[in-house]
Order: sequence, then C-alpha cells, then structure tokens
Amino acid sequence: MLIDIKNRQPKDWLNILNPEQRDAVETTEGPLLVLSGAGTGKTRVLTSRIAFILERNLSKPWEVLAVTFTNRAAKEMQLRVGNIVGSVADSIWIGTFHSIAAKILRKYPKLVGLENDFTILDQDDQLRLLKQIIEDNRFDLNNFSPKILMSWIQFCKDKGLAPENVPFEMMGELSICNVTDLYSKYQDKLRSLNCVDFGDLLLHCLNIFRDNEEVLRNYQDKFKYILVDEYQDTNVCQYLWLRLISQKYRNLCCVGDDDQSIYSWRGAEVENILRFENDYENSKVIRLERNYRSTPNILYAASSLISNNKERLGKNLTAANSNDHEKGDKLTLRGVWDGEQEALWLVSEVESLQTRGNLLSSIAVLVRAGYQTLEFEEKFINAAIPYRVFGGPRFYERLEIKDIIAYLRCVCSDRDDLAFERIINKPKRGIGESTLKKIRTNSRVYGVSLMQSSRDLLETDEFRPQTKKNLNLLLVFFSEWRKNLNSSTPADLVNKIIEDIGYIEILQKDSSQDSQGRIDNLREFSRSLEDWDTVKSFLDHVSLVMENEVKLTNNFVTIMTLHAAKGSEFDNIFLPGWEEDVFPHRRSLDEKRVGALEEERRLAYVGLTRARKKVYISYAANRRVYNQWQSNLPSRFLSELPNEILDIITETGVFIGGKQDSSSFNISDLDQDKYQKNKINLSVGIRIFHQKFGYGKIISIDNNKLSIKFEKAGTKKVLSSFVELPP
DNA sequence: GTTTATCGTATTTTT
DNA sequence: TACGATAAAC
Repeated sequence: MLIDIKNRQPKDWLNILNPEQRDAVETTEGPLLVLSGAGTGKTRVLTSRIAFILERNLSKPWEVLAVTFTNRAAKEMQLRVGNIVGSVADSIWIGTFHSIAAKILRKYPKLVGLENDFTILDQDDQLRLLKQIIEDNRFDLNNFSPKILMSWIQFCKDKGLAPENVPFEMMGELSICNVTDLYSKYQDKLRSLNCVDFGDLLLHCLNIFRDNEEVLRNYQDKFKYILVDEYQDTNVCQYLWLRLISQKYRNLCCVGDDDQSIYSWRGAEVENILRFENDYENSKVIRLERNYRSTPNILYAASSLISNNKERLGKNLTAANSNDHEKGDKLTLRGVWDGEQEALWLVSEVESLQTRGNLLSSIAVLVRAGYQTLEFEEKFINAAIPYRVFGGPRFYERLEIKDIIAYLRCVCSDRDDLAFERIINKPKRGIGESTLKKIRTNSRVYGVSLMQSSRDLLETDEFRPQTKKNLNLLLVFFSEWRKNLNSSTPADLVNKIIEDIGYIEILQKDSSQDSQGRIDNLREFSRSLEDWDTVKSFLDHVSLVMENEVKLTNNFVTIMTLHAAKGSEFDNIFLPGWEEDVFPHRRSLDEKRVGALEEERRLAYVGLTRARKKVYISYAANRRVYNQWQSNLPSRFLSELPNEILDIITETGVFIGGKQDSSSFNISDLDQDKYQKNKINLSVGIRIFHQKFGYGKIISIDNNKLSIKFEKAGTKKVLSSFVELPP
C-alpha cells in the first residue's frame, strides 16, 4: 500500500485539501488552533501537515512530536503519514501522551527517584496497593471507599498536583479525613516498589521538566513542531506539559472540537481549548466546518441537538457534498416495549440492511455504557450475525492473562511485590492469608521485597512443612525461569511457566463454561509473544497498549460504547437506549455540575456524527435492571431532534398519549408538560389495566410516573402512557 | 490455616 | 447480575 500511494503525484495530497484545511497545513509557524468539527478531515489535516513539514525540509522527522489520546489514533496517524512520506515516518515521535511520557521517563527515571526498569501499574494494581496502604496505616477514612479515594488521587494527578501541593479547596468533602496523607503514602509506596501509575507517567515527566532545566531545554530544542490531536480532551497536567515543551519554537498545532469533549470525568478540561487564544500570543485559529462524512439530514439532527448546549465556541457544520435534492434518509426513531424487543428489532434491521447489500462492517451499534452490549450480543448470536465488541474486557485484562503477566513481572523484577502477591497462591498452593501476613510483616521490618522476605523466612521454621515445601518449589521455579530470561525467547519462557505451574491442567479440571476459552486465551497469548524479542519490551507494551491486536478479519457488526466510537465512522449507526437515566446517564443528572448534562449531549452528538448515511435511534419503555423492571421516559435528547427529519415508528401495543395511532405521534408529545394535557384522568386508587402486568391499582402518582400495585405482578413503577382504563 | 459458601451491596465512560 | 467481604466448613 505504501508503493501505491507513493507513486502518486507528489503534490496530490496537498491539492485535495479544501482552502481551510490547506491553510491549517501550511501555517506551520506559530501557535495554531484548528477547530475541527466532526467529519471535517481532522486526521487528514494532521497527517498532511506533518508531510508538509517534512517535505519542505522544515525539520527532521525526529524533531516532530505528534501526541494523541488513544493508541488507535496514534497508529492510524503513523500509518497515514507513512503512506505519504514513506519509511521516514518511523522516526517521527508519534504516540499517546502516556507512551511519550513513558519514553522520556525511561530516560531519566533517577530524577524522580525511580530505577530504570520501573513497572507501570494498571488500575487493578493501583487499587490493591491503595487498599493495602489503608490497611497498613490503619487510616480512618470515614467510610470513603478505596475507589473514591483512588479517583481523587488520580484527579489530583490530572491537575498536576503532588501531595504537598494540593490546596485545601480541592479536598472537598474528603477534607474531613487526611486524604493528602494517604496520597503521600501512596506515592512513597509506589516509589519504593519502583512502580508508577498512569497519572504518574505524565506527572513525573512534568516534574522532570520543571526541575531540570537542561533536560527541558534538550526537549525544547529537539521538538521543532508539535501537533496535538483531540486537544479538547487534555487535562491540566498535559496542558502544562505541552506549554513547557513547546516554549522555544512555539510551533504548536492543536486540533480539537469542543463539541466532542466527553472526558471531563477523566480530568479533561474543555477550558484548555476555550482559552487557547489567550494563552498563546499571536495565535491563529482556523475553523473546519465542511463535513465530508454525513448526509445533510444527519448533520441537521446533530446540529439541532448540540445547539442546546450553552458552553461552546460555536460552529456550523455544513455538508460538503450538499445538494438540496439529496438530503439523505431520514433518521429512524423506534419506540418499543422493552429492552428485548429493542434488541430483536435492531437485529432485524441489521438483517434487512444486509439483504439490501450493506456489509456488516458498515454497521455499528453505539451504547452509553458497557453493560448494554450484552442484550445485543445474545440476539446477534441467535441470528448468527457475526459481531465484535470493542472496549469490552480487554485481552490483557483477562484474569488468566494477568496471572501470567504477573509471573513475567516477577521473573523480571524481584521487587514487584504486587505481582508477587497476585501469583503467590495462584494456582492454589496452600499459601493463604496468614502466611502472606508473615511474609509482609517480615518484609516491612527488614525493608526487603516480598520475594526476598519469603526466601529469608524459608530458612526458618516459621511456616508449616507443607507451606514451606510449596513456597520453596515456587521460588525454585523462579530462579530457574530467571536463568532462561535472556537465553530463551519470551514465548518459550511463557510456555515453560505455564507448564511448570500446571496452569492448563488446572483450567481443564475446572469444568466451568469459560475454562476452554481461557485455555485458548493462553495459547493466543503465547502466540502473540512471538513478536517480541525481550520480555521487558513486551511488558511495557502491555501496560501502555491495553488493546489486543485488532483483527481486521471479516465482516462483522461493531458494538461499542459512545466513548470508544469517537474518531470512527460507519455508514449505518444504531443508537439504542435513548431513555432518561440511561442516556443521559443517571449519574450525570444527579451531579450538580451543570456541565454534566451538556457532556451527555456532546456524547449524543458524537454518536450521531459517526454516521455517513443512516441513523437508527431507539428507546424502550421498560427495561430489566438487576432483575427488576424499571420504566423509563424517552430521552430528553429525542425532543431536541427536528421532527421533520425523523421517521417515527412505535410498536403496536405501545401507547403514547393514550392513543395507539402511531402516525399521530409527535416528538413534542414527549415533552412532559404538553404530555400531561392529553392523558387520561388518573388518580390514586383507580383500577387500571397494563399490557404486561395486568390489572392493578394506582398507589401514587409522580408526574407521569405511576406506582401501581398489580394483582399478580406486585408493585411496579410504570409510565402513565402505558396504562389503560379497564373496559 | 485454608478453602468454600453465603450474604449484601453497588452498579459509566478509559490512557 | 457480579463482585467483595465476612462466616462456616474442611
């Protein structure tokens, strides 16, 4: 594919750009903000800009830094730049914030008190570590859960704050317990274990730049051109980092879209993009508003929706290939009785798309939250339609894989206590809580690693004979594996480990459903290791690139969360679950922050703008949540879509406004106030009939939500539009 | 001392 | 439902 594109006229990639895009590519000097709406060719601008810089010989490839948020985006950029400029693209610094920071940190670990081979912890390890610290120090934390405390610590790190710099105001309701103390202890522990967490990668890197002028100058001199993708998603720490590193040449090009900012919960600050012009003197702003992706109808829907947000810079997307006669299909809006019917309907629409000649790979189902994928998976399996869930439990996060990785980590480092704790009794070898406690206490007293502590204790009679024997065997294995560390390939080493500890046999004995799948995963894992020369380089890859290699095999429907969908596009998009409390998510409604709802709306905007041709939105009146029936109102976002471009189909038997006539259904009917007017007279005590639950009496009324005591089904909450007066 | 069973509770999004 | 913490059984 390289050859094919390289054979084009050298200027081709430049000439296909529209004037604004071209301006963004050619304005190489000085700070530049590119406000790039959905589908306006953002990636094309970024890649062309890099190609332009290289082609004009403005800098060497290794003097260009391009940062993205996801590994996927980084990979794509690498590929597309490579398509234009060829193999020199390999020496450009392209990567995620985290991987670039890790690369720099690996060069200067000592400056922040780390050793060369520090380990990057994942969330699981972070949480376990924090729990341990809470226990060890007997912290009184007022019933705040470790999870909450962990996210607070991450929050501080996102802001670029070390424990000693956290201002009192930031502690919020956590100020009643000494969280900063905990944070500080957590950092100490990480350092003593020679570990970092995700937030540290950036924070340490930032601190290196702050405290070591020569190092900073080194990188400032190096990077003549800096490009940032998805700038609206940067947090304070990343913002400060960028400011420092770009200070010398000031050739900083940030590309982003405030309407697609959906990561504030992870510390992202839209403000970064809103204040770009103030922050960087003599900066230029270019707006990309020509959308090459979606039909006019889809854009109209998306624009109407997003115009309900107040905090935005404001952009008007127009369809680049617009033409008054061809507005594209209307959006399909489907209301159904319950979640199951929604899934059945969705699958049947997929089948119909397929018979009309659409590839399954042109179809995506975008959900608000991970748990929603299950229902669709089931129905796809029944219909024998191939699908793939992205962003589900990721390969390296599977338990069995994590176990083996923990073994590898222990082989590499004697000091990796977290990994050691994970595997000391996995598979079960009779080493339980009390033995572990002894090892821990001993290690704390003497300041040695758990593994060293175990070795020391084995010299004594502290353990029972059986325990002693088992633990000793494990340690003997480790010293053997370490001998092989440099002589054999990582794949061979893993196979040896799996065999020595009898992992496969244990899985085989366990006759549970997924044990075969786990064995397959292990095989797959050792196969994937064949691409790596050293265990260490592989471990780094694992912690930074959590995704499994995406197999671009065949033809399948994509199922993923709206968050994961950002940056991708499909001909046909399904957006199920548009109900209050599901989407917008309840958590965002509970939150007092005004911005929370606006972020949900941006998420809806992202969803709509993924589609090239056709959008299907659906909602279910009832849903089973944790084995309980719950009735939901249609999402408020539905009433923000223009009526004239919707094809509305409600299921037979779903009553809206007391009428079964679907043609008279109007979106504004969803508006609660208007809705109240044409409903039947309901009051407490009245006997009613409900399609699914039968007869019952109303016990209370809350707007149009009714609590009804059914004669057979018990007490349920039901939407008033779904009840009838008995004949 | 270790493993298994039961109970109760909290449920987003991800580098 | 699914996981984690605690209680009973091996």
